[in-house]
Amino acid sequence: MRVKKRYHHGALRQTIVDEAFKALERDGLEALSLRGLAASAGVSKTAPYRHFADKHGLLVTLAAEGFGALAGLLEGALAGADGPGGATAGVRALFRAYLQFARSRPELYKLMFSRLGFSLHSETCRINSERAFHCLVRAVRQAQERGWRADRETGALVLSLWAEVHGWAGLLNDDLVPENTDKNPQGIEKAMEAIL
Amino acid sequence: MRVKKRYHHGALRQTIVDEAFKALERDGLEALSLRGLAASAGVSKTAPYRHFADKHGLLVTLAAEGFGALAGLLEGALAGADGPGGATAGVRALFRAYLQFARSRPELYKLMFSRLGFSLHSETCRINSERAFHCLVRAVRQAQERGWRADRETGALVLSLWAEVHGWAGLLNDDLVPENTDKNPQGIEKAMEAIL
DNA sequence: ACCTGAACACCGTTCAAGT
DNA sequence: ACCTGAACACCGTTCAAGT
Repeated sequence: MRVKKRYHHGALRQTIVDEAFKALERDGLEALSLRGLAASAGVSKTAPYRHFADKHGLLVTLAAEGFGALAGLLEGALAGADGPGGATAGVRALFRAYLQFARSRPELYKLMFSRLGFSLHSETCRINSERAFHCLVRAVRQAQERGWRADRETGALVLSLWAEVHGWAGLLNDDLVPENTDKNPQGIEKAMEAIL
Repeated sequence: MRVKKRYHHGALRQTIVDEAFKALERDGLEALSLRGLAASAGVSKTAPYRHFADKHGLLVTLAAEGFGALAGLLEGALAGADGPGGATAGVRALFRAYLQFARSRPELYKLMFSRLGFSLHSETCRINSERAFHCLVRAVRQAQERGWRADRETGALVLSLWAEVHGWAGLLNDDLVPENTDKNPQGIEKAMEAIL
């Protein structure tokens, strides 16, 4: 069916965001261009500027949605692991979900953490990333209540664990994990256990 | 003193590399451009192509030198920590040196680990990064010989620890560590100790 | 309110030509 | 062997103008 080409697109902002998420994983963060997205949407190169202040504005929008998706996954993982199953069950469920997100959307993950300082000025970006961060805090507290490293400061543990998963995400996404390593979820979990 | 402008620069390759390291930390990785470097060297925009296949080739050269510098620092740190001082003295000395490097040259560090998959095709890049990696292996083995997590697989420990420092480097360089955290070397070491 | 077109100041890269 | 200049195909961004 053919659609008559209108002067006004109608839902350009959403079209650009959707197209951006696709282009991100298809062509990589570095290749993402406002002009390219405009062309994909069938609109002039300058039309996006009606909806985003600049390219940076679009990236912040993508990062905010990314943190929202991550927070949702982490909250779900934590809710599904509130039974007994060991002191660190919650932390481990979080690790699994976090790494699964990072590996399934590597370019979005990279975007979220490249120059994040910049995007924390965005309300929704800050709120969503704090939601994700808070999951880890809850999981660590729970583990400590169950006797895991109960003598340690919670904040220090949270940061160390966050660095650990964030580091793993980076190593995996950049293909830095040696070839002979088991890169399946179980294998990575086992490697991480060495430190937990 | 004025230097007569010659047609041949004489040491263009080295000049470009030197200028690139300066421009990297001054203006950031994203702003680094071959044309800009050529202009800084007082040479035409296409002259660099006599010395580097393309921009990528220059980036690999920078990454290779970066890994060489990192490996040197780590080897020095390890050599200076071979006394007694606890089972994990070597590992901790490595962490300190690694984070100091990452924080003193954040943009170079980012370059080294962004798309590293690409640069591992370079011999010197691979060799130097393996030198650095090998320091960690030695430190972990030493710690295990002294009783630290002796029952764990060395490879798993090494990867987990690497992820940990690499993660901290990312969090620190992206200003993601909460404001109320002690970001001095001692404070970070204390936070990491929670997990060691 | 939303989009276009021309224009400006940048990029990386190729290639024939100059020294 | 090393460098230049013109040329091509891209960028982000501004701004006056069109619907």
